[in-house]
Amino acid sequence: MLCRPNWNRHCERSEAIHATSRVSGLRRRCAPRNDAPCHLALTEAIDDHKPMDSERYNARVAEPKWQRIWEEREIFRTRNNDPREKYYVLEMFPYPSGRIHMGHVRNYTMGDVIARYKRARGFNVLHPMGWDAFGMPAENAAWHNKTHPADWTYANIASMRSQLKAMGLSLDWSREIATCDPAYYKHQQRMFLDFLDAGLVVRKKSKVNWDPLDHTVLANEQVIDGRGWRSGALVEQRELTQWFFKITAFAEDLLASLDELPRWPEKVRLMQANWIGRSEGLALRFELDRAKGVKTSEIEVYTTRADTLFGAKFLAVAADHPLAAEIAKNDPGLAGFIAECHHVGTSEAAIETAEKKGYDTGLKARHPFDPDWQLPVYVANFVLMDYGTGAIFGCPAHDQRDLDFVNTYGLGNTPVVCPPGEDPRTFRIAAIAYEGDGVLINSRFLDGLTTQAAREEVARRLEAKSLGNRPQARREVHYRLRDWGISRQRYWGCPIPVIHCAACGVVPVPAADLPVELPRDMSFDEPGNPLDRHPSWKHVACPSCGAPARRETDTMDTFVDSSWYFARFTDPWNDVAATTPAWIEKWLPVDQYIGGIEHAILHLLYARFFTRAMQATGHIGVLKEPFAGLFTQGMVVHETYRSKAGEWFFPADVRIEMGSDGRRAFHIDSGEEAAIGPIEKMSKSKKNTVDPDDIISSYGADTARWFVLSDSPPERDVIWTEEGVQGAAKFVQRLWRLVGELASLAAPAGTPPPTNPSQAAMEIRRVVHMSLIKFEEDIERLRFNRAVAQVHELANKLSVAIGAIESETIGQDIHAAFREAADFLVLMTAPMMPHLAEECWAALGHTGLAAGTAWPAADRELVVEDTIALPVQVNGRKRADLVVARDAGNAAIEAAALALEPVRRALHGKPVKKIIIVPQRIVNVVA
RNA sequence: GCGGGCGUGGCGGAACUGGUAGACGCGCUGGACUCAAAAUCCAGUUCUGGCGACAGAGUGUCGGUUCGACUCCGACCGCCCGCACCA
Repeated sequence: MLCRPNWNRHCERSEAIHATSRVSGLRRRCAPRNDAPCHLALTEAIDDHKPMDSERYNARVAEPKWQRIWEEREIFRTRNNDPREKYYVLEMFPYPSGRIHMGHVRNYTMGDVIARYKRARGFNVLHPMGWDAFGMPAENAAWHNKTHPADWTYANIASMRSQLKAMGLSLDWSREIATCDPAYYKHQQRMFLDFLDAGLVVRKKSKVNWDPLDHTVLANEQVIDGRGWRSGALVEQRELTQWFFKITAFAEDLLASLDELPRWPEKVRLMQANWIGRSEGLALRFELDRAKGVKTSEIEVYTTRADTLFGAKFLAVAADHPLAAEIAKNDPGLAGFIAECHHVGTSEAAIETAEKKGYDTGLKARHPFDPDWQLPVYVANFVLMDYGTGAIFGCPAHDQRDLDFVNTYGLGNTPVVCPPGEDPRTFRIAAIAYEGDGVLINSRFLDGLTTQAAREEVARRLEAKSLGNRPQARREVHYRLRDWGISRQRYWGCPIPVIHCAACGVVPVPAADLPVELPRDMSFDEPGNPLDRHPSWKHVACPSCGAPARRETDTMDTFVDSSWYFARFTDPWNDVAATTPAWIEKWLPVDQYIGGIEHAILHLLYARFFTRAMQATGHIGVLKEPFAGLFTQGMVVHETYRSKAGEWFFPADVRIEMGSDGRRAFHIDSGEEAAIGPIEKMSKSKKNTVDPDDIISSYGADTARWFVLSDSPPERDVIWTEEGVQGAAKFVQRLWRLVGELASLAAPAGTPPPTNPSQAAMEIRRVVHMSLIKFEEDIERLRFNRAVAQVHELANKLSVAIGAIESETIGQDIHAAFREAADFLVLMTAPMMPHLAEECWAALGHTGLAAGTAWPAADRELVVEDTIALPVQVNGRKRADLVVARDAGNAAIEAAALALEPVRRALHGKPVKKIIIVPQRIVNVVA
C-alpha cells in the first residue's frame, strides 16, 4: 500500500485547504506540500507502471504517469496515410494570452471526448492544436513591459502548452502550428498574392476610427464613448486607403450554402444570414430639375418598396453623397450641415438618440410616373452612403424613419397601402408608419393591387421606360455584407507582401522573396505603427523597375490567420505550399468544430470565405464548406464576491458558510463578510475566476474535465461551484472504489460474457448494455451532461448489484457478467476521465491501454425484455403499472388493466367508454 | 425597432417524433460507522392534507386542440442573445 489510511486522511485535509486557498496564479499563501508520504508515493508510482494499490486514487501521481506513457507510445499521432475512415475534430485554437482559462478547459475537454470516442470506434482521428499567435495584446505587453512581442508570445505558448498537456488531451502535437511563425505566414502571404491575382483582393478608400494622439487606427471595440481606449482622445473618422478581401463576391453563395449545413446550430446560420442581409429591390433613377448650377441631372435610389412610390414626399441623399458635395461647394449652409453629420458618433447610443435631420438643397426631382410632380431633395443624416446607392425616396406613411423626418419638416404624408381590415376612406397615418402588406390606395394605376403585385407592376413599367438612353429602373439584389478590410497599422501581424513604387504602383513581392518577415529590432515606446517608424525595413528597391520604393507597412487582420489554419493542420510540414491537395481532399471538411458563440459571425464567415477563395486560386479542390459540423459551447460562469468598500475578491480567497439565512461569504484573510453577487462570465476585472492550474494540481485534470461536462447542457453556461468540483472529485474516488470491488468479483480479463446466464447475471448484462446504448446516443449528439448522468446511473446500479449478490453463492456466470460490467464501465468513462480510466483498466488486469482499446459492442437484443411494465392511466392520469408479456394482445391488456384495483377505484363504477392502448408505451382507460 | 431563444423542485438540469413530469448531480433532513470530526454507506427530499395506505394540486399566466400537453396552437407576462437609421 502506497497510501495508508491515516496518510489519506492527512492528504484529504491538506487537499481541502489547498483547494480553498488557491489564487489565480497571483499568490499562493499555502506552502507547497512537501510532506514525505506524498513525495514517496509520487516517485514510486512514476517508476512503476503497475496500478496503484490503494483505497484512494491519487490523480497527482497517476495523471503525469499516463500522460508520459501516451506520449512515449505516440498513440495520438495521426498518420495521413492511415487507411481507416477519417474523423477530423477541431476546437477553436487559443490566443496565447499566457494562461489557459476555464473556457479553454471546457472547450478542449468536449473536443477531446469526441476525439477519444471516435478513435475507440475505429476512426482515424485528426485532433490537432495550434496558436492564434498574432495580435494586439503582444504589442500592448511590449509597450508596458518592454518585452518583445515574439518573446512574450513564445513564452506564453510554452506555458500554455504545458497546461494543455496537463489536461491529458489526446492531441497530435506533431502538427502544432503558430500563426506568427514565418513558416506559417509565408503561405498566407502567398495566398494573399494569389487572391490579388484572382481579383479577390482590392485596394480602396475606407473610413476608419483614427486616434489622433496615438496615431493609430482603432477597431470599433477599442472606441469607448467616442474616445480611444488607451489615449482617451476623441476619435476621428478618417479615410485611408486599405486592403480588402472581396468577400462580397461570394455573398450569394455564402448565404445559399447555409442551407447545406444541417449540423450547424440554427441560430448561427440565422445570424450569418442576417449579417449577409440579402434584399431584393429596384434601383430607380429620378430626373433632377437643374438649378443652382448643379451639373448632376439625376439621382439613383434603391428601394425594396417600389409599391409605395405614389406615397413619396421627398428624396434624400447621404451626407457623403457626391451630389451633396457638389452642392455644398456653393452652399456654405449645406457644407456646415455635412460637417455636423460627420461629428455625430457612430456608437449605438448616438444613433438611438440622434434626431432625423435634413438640409433642403432646393433641388427638385421629378416623379417617374408624373413629370409635373416635384419632390424636394434633402441631404439627410439618417441616409447611409454605404448601403444601396446612398440615396432614398421617402415614403413617410410606410416607413417610420421617413415619417419621423417629415413630421419635423412638415412635409405631410399620404397613405398608399391600406392594411387588411381597414377602411381605405378613413385610413390615416399619424405618428406610427404602417410597414406591413395590404392593398394599394391613392396610387392611380396601382389602386386595388396587393403590395406584392404593385412592386411587380412598378418594376415592369419602369424597366420599360427609359431615362437618358437607359431603362429608368432595374431590379437589383443588395447585401448588407461589406468587403473585409484587413489592413492594420500594427507590428505584430502578418506583413502584407506588396511594395509601393512611385513609377510602377503597387508591386507584389516576388514569390522567391517570401516570406516578408517582420524585423526583429523594434522599439515600442512610441504610439502608432512601429513598422512605419523602423529605420530601414520599409525601404526597398522596386522588384519591377529597381527604383527606390516603399514596403507596405500595414499587417493583416488576425482574423486572416485563423481563416485557414484548419486546412494547414492537414499537412503542416509542406514547406513549398500552403496545402497538399491529397491531404486536403482526405481530411476536409472538419467533421466537428467546437468553439464559442462569439465567433458565430466573423471568424466562421471569414473561414467560409477563405475556403471559396482558396478553391478559386487552386489551394483547395472541390470543397466549399470548411466545417461540416459546428458546436457552440456555453461559457463558464461564477458568482462574484465584493467587499463593502467595493473591492472584488477571488473565489479562492473567500470562505462560504451555510447559515440559517442561506449562504454567506467571508474573506479568508480579513474575515470581512463579502456580498455574494450575481453569477457572471469569469473575468479578471471582477476576479470571479478559477485557475485551471490550481484545480488540476489540487483535484486532478479528470475531476476538472468531469465537472465541466456535468450538469449543464454543453451549449449553455455552466456555473462553476466549489461544491460541484468536490462532487466530481468524490465521484472519481467512488468510481475507483467501485472498480476495485468489481475487480474482486470479476472473472479474469479476457473472459467472454456468460453464454447461459442466470436471471441475476442476465440482469447485470442488461443494465450494462442499456447504459452503453444510451451513453453512445448521448455522446453522438454531444449531450455530455446526459452521458455523465448515464455513467452515474450505471455506477449506482452496479453498486446495488454488488450489494445484492454478496450474500449468495456466486456462479461463473456472475463473475463473467461483472467482468463485462467493469470493462464497459471503465471504457465508457475513458473519453471523459482518461487517466482514471487507464488506472482502472490496469487494475482490472488488462495489459494494454484503455486509450488503445476498441469501443465495447452493445448488444441490442439483450436489452429487450420478455415482460414490460405498462403505465395505466384513467382519463389521462396514471393510476397503476401493469406488468404484461411484451407480446401480449390488446384484449389481454384491456382485461388485465381493468382488473387492477387502483384502476377500479379511480373509475368510481363509471362505465368505460374506450381504452386506448399504445403498444409498448401506455394504456389509457377513458370513462 | 427587427430577428431568434428560453421560462420545470431549494439549485443545475432530465423527459426520444404528444404517452409514467422531476432521470442524474448539488444541497438539505434523518440514520449507521466513529471518543469525535472528515470520508464512506443507507433512507428520505415537488407542494398541500394525512401517523399511514392514500388523496388533491402541479412544468411563467390565461385560453384552445387531444383519450392524453413541459411538448402542439392563440394571447399575455418575464428573462436572455444577436443585429440595428440597411431604404
